[in-house]
Amino acid sequence: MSQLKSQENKKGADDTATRILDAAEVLFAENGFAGTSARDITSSAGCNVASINYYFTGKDNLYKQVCKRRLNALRDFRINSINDYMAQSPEDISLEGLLYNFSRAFLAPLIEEASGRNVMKLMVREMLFPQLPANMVFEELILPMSTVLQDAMVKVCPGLGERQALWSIFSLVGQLLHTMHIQDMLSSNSGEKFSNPFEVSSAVDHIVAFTVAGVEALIA
Amino acid sequence: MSQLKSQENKKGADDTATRILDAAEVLFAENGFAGTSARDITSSAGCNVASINYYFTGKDNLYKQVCKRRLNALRDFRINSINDYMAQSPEDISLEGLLYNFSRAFLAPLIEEASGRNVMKLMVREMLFPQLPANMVFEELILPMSTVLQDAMVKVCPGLGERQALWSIFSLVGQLLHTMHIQDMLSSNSGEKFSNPFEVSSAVDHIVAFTVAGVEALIA
DNA sequence: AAAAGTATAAAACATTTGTTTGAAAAGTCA
DNA sequence: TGACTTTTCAAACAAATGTTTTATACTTTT
Repeated sequence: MSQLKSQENKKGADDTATRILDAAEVLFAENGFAGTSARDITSSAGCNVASINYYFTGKDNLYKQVCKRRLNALRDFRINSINDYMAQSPEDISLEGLLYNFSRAFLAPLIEEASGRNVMKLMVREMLFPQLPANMVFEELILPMSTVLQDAMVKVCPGLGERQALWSIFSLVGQLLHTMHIQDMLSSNSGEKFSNPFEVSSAVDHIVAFTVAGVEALIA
Repeated sequence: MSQLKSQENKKGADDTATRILDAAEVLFAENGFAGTSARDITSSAGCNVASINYYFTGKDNLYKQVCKRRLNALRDFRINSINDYMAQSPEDISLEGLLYNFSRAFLAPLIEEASGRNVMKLMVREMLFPQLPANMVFEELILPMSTVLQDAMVKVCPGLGERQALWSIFSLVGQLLHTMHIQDMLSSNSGEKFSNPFEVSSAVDHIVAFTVAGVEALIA
């Protein structure tokens, strides 16, 4: 019994260190690094202020760990998703299918979990206004993900150059992120200023169709 | 002589209040609201800490004024740019011309001034992670701008529905912003991980061609 | 030139910040 | 049980925060 509890506490969800990570993720995503105090985090996590320096060496490292925890999982999920799609028999592969599959994987955190929005917010924040040295989000997420998708697109699209593929990826990801942000705004603004029906899946449909046409125009 | 200097000081560039606004704009864009201290601002502006509370009532209001100063100018410039284009004789108007014209206007701060990047960063920051109540950027920039462009697109593109036009605008703006961000990353990352040649004007060429194809696919 | 008004600055204000300390509590293992 | 480690917490720390005060310089007006 006590051994079981011990094992649970090592990795369990109510482990203090994990509770701090979870609380910090929400607050960092919402209010940024400088906008979140150590006491905000620990009071939200239900523990003492000193715990941040006990489990993590300080606020800076805590932020780093919060980012790292999600970065690898996000990257692997997206890359695996691309590779899985490309592993199909060739006649089942198409540009539209590839981009649709990738877009769903890209937005998966938003679609699946409720906490997914925090993860996305945190990543976008760290991408646009990096707090960490060495541009972790770029090196460990954007660059490897783009490279894999670039190769896949070139394979699927005969006649599409590498640079054209890369720019098309920027176009696609730009649309996905921006649509996400607009949706976020609309949901916080109660008034439906734009005729609202803004669902994730229909947005993906639009963006993929839009992008396929754009890519094909590059080849022609 | 003293009268001349007085007039200069009322609106001149080395007016203390203006110097504070300028310094605050750079620092807020770079480090965010919470990440910028009052002393950071005043030491950068070359004046005393108390000046923030003398000219503006406090840090909060200063931030508000920093945003307001650019918001209206940005919105008017973009909207006027659209209206100017649409005021041409009909045979000179095309979808490609409209989108190209808009894209150049959208990125104008980046293209023209060196300080333009700060303005863009500040706006993006306030759009994604608003500090101000009432979502100023959305209400006073995105919404009016989108509405005007939406009307223009529907006029230029027979058969394009209003909602399709709006989604196309999101696609276009998403690409413009994301390209800007990627470029910003590449310029800060010394290593040229992506084969670099990433110039604003060629990026706009790609994005406009890409978007025109996307829009035409919606109509067909 | 004297008076009135405006602008600047140094110092002090009370809070809040991240981090450290030292001791008490809980858990582990002989 | 009793020694040992790990975890938790209240309290204290110096440094930094936004803001206010008070006095001094500068400008304008009379």
